[in-house]
Amino acid sequence: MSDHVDDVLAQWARQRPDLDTTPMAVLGRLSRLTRLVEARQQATFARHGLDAPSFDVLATLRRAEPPHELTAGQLAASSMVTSGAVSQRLDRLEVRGLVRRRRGDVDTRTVHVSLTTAGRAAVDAALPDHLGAGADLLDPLAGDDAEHLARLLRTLLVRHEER
Amino acid sequence: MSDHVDDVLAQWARQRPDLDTTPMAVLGRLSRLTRLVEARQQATFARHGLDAPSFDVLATLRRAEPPHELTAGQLAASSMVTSGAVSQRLDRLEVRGLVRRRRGDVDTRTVHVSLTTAGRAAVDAALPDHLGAGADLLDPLAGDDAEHLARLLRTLLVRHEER
DNA sequence: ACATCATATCTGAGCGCTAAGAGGTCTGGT
DNA sequence: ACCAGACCTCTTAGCGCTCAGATATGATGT
Repeated sequence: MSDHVDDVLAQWARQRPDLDTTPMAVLGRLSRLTRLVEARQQATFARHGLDAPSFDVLATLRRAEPPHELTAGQLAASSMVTSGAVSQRLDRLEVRGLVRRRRGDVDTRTVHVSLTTAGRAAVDAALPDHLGAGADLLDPLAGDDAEHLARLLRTLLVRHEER
Repeated sequence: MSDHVDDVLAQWARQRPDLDTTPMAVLGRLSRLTRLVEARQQATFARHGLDAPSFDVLATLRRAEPPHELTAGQLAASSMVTSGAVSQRLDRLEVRGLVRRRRGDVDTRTVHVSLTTAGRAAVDAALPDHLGAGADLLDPLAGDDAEHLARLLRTLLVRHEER
């Protein structure tokens, strides 16, 4: 069995044998696998009336200490999207009654975002399904290969998260 | 040193100790790492007047057998985007004179896309930079860890690309 | 006090994508 | 020859994102 990236590497070897395309063996698979994974996760979220950006915000709040409240800026830092994107995500969640925005009292520039009862219920309902789907996705990895994979990815992430 | 996912897992352990969040150790890192990698690649492409979707199309054509020609459908299948997205990518590339569209003669539904001289030059100019940046990204991996990582990702990809 | 600079969030234009469907063409069965 | 269904590409509305800038507030130095 071969995957798409095997084919790509074989094509490059034919057309540009002078190039060292080995980075693609990792990075090409990283990119494709992420797309496939995110498509599956989207399907899981949809079963609970959510989408990935919404779940991202709700889950970030859920795992914060009670009362499950963070500022918009903290949400942006955690989510790898811009503050503008967070504003728009919060607009959508607020309209649906899943989060609540509250203007900061000590620093009135900040906005404190917290889960409503409905928001907490939504994320708690989706979580087990999400984790179950994740376990299924990793099912092909035998033994301690999943841990091993996590460790290798972690090595790269640690490096690239230090700016 | 810890990465962002370490923090996330620790938070879940505090707020929902009943859940097994180990899938996130892999999938969370996969997602974050891909975003970081794609941001770097985007910067590389920009130095050559390209963006990721354009490079994707041009590189797919470049690694095809001479005369570096594929149908729009083949490009869509290779790229993990819809046929509509490919149509739009081709519009942009055609306007810039980097690809050429030709209506199929035996099957007039198909559109054959080929690299122009300028298109081939553009992708060949960007390629070494792209591969160099990729090698830098994987630099933290010592010994045969990169190969090992590629093998693990491949295991997952083979499974999920079936059907 | 005040000016200056930094910080926190929001706004809106523009971009590339998806989803759904339109238009045109091919294929196989009758 | 014809028709129904499959196929290929394009079109367009709507979505979430980024980028740039607007608005407002806080912090710092004099």
